[in-house]
Amino acid sequence: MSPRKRYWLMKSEPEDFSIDDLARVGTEPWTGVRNYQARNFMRDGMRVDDEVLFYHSNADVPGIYGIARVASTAYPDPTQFQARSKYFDAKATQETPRWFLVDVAFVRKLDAPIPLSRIRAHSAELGEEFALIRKGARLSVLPVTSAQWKLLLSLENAR
DNA sequence: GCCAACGTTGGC
DNA sequence: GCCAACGTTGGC
Repeated sequence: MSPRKRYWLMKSEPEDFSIDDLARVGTEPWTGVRNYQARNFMRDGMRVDDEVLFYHSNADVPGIYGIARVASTAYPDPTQFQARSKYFDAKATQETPRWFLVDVAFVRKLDAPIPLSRIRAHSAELGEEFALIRKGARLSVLPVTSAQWKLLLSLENAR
């Protein structure tokens, strides 16, 4: 019996890697996460075929722009070993990698993005602990419950 | 560009 | 182990 699918939200800056970039390449290794909590969600929580809300931070309109899918189990982020990468980590070794990632596959782009402002308007239903809207939360990979997932996607075509 | 909030680092 | 300093995130 296969375990129930889980839901996530993953942030990216459109200047860095956008939903259109993901649509173009199809599948992308989610490099560059350097936060332990976010790493743990990818390494310990994610399973192939989990669904992902693709969020643009530092965008003209921050919000959810598309849907993606977890396309691999976790493996070491290769950029931690690359001395010339901005994600290089001198304390990571091949034997004991510090940073892990998953591959993320494009599913679809939303008809219209769901702006953060509209998401905030539903904070009561989403719950105050929802890490996306919790004050000061900066997690770039975070879990979404199935109820939150349903609610968020119901906002896709809201006015 | 500003800055609040938070995580990490490193001296002690 | 404490905590000040620093760097980063990310909305506005």
